[in-house]
Amino acid sequence: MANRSDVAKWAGVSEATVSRVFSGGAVKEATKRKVLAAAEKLDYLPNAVAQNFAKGRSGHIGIILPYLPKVRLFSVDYFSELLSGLGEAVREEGYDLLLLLRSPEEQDYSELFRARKVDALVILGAKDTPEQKSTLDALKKEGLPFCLIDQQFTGSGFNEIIADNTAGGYMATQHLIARGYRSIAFLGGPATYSNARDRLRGYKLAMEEAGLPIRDQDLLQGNFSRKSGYEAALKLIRQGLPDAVFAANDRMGVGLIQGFKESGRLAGRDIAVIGFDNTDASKMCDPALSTVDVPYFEMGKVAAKRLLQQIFSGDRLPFHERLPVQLVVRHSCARAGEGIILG
Amino acid sequence: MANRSDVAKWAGVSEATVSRVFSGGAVKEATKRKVLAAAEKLDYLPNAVAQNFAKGRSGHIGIILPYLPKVRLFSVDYFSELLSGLGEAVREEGYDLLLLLRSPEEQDYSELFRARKVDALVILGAKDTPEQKSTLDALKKEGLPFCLIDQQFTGSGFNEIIADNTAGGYMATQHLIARGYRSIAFLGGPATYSNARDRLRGYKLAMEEAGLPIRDQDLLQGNFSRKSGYEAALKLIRQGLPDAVFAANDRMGVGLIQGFKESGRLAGRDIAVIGFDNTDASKMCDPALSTVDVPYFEMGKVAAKRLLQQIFSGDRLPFHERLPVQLVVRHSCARAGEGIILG
DNA sequence: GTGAAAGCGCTAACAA
DNA sequence: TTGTTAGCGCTTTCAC
Repeated sequence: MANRSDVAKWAGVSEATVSRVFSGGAVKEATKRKVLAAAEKLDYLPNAVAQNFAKGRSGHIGIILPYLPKVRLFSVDYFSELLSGLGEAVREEGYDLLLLLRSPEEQDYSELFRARKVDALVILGAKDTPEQKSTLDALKKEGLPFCLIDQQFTGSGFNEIIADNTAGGYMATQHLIARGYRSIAFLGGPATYSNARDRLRGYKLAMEEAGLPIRDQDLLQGNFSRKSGYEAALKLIRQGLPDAVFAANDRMGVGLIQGFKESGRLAGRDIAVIGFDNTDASKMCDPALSTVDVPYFEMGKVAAKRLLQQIFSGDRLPFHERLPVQLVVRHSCARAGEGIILG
Repeated sequence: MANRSDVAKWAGVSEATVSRVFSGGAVKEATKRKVLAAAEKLDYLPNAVAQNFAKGRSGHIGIILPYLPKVRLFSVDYFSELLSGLGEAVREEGYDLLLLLRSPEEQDYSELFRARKVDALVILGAKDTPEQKSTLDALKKEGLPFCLIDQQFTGSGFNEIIADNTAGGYMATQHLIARGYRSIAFLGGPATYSNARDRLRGYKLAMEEAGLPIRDQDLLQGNFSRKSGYEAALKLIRQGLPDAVFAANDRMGVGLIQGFKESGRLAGRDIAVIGFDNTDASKMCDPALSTVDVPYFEMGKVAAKRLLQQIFSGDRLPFHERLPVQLVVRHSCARAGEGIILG
């Protein structure tokens, strides 16, 4: 494998010109062709490490991912679509994605910038806790660009790309109301996740708008796990079934369906259930779970684009984008004998 | 943020000594303490890009991931566990993971090495096709270290970390046989994946060993998708149900269960079903799907360790490790009224 | 155990 | 448009 000076010699130009060709500098068309031909022949590609080093950057967008134990927060679509979205956006700008697995104790993200491992950070699975908040506040104070995905720290001024969880919660609940259900329970997720809070808010909005009461027993607390959904089902059975339950995520929705079924109650017949996320599981369970689809691909793409913009421009104007979600109707929220529209 | 010469001045040593402290060179304990104190005070960390540049390496292990459309090949556990395993192993050696999303057309992996973006490659989701094979052959010929995960190219001499799919197929089938089933169908995956082929082989081994016949109609061809499982169920119903079906992955297993159910046949009562992978979906569906658990975390860890070893030592002795899998018994393969052991 | 200095392969600024 | 050259912040080698 040749180096740049070989190429320069071969093409009969200076090394600087070779560089210009590969980094989009101003070069005569003929020169460019000569250089590219030489590079092709000699099997030359610029050394990305040297390029980044000379440019004083890393060329990486870091992705903070919670390290094991099992990242039950995410669905496979979440991963593959979000990463694909991020990947597409960064590639267009010659950046790469650096995967950074971090346990909750390892929160010194600023270290990643100081060591020049990353030029910006996309943080997944962040919790709204005081520790997390102060970590991020420190990053922000230092002017280090980072972005949260589907997690809001209200009033923080952090960069955030979120799904319109409130609208999703509203749509889901409204759909149940439109089907004629009146007593509708809500199974929430941990309040440390803003999406859990927003989905609850959407639920409340729809209920209020419809003039439907929310009794204390209608508000159930889960932790986004299937198990907590299962247990919520048992609790609901003990206290008397509502017409419907809206679970703040699919995992709990599936748990609900399983819990109900074990006691002979069938979702989609005896009780309506709707989830959130449109994960694989929502199609796999029986009956198929109605849910709300979240545009992860798009969210990743936007997040990366905006971060790169901050890197290039040097500005740190906080961005905060909210992307629309979509209701997906399946059998779990049908009533007995009712014709339904499948999404 | 300070640089190395600041630290050197502050600690009263040469810059070379500062470097030695941070890269584990020979330094007196007292000197080391002085330097670390200075670095701490001045908030200094070595520039990783410069380090890698000077060392003539990238410091990255690349992970090739199939780019959208939806990576239905993988489960969420596959991702999170495999990546965690890889991440753990590389961190111990100061390496990082570079995520590389590539569509099937973008197969010029050697470019990644020439541009010094990676020092080694872990390739996920590779298919055993002539094109893929020749791409990888070229890499191997150039002495570029890469490793395949759960995919074998027989006789290629590629580095491969695989699950013992044959044993898994054997165990699953044997379990069905032990329960007294005699007519056992197999729903296979694409033959371009060696794990699909090996799972079939395990099935055949167990059937032969038990002296059970494999009729033509017992061998069904799927494509690892839920839909293909669903369609296989319909086909089986048309041609007359066997006692049991072993699906080469969970996704198809779930599809089978759904297909059977829609025609009033209940898995775990009217027919036994078993899958492979121990994905989330296997717990979510109804009845819960028996399956075979694959040690992805461990596979990732081993793959990374072995690759790093090749990088450091410079040797290219091919490695080829096969990790054990485990049967997970759930309701889908029980017979009516039969007590089962849950895994 | 420590210091001095060359060099890694680029970019960027300046000169031509 | 092109060539020249001084860095970028490390590692490495060679003295001491």
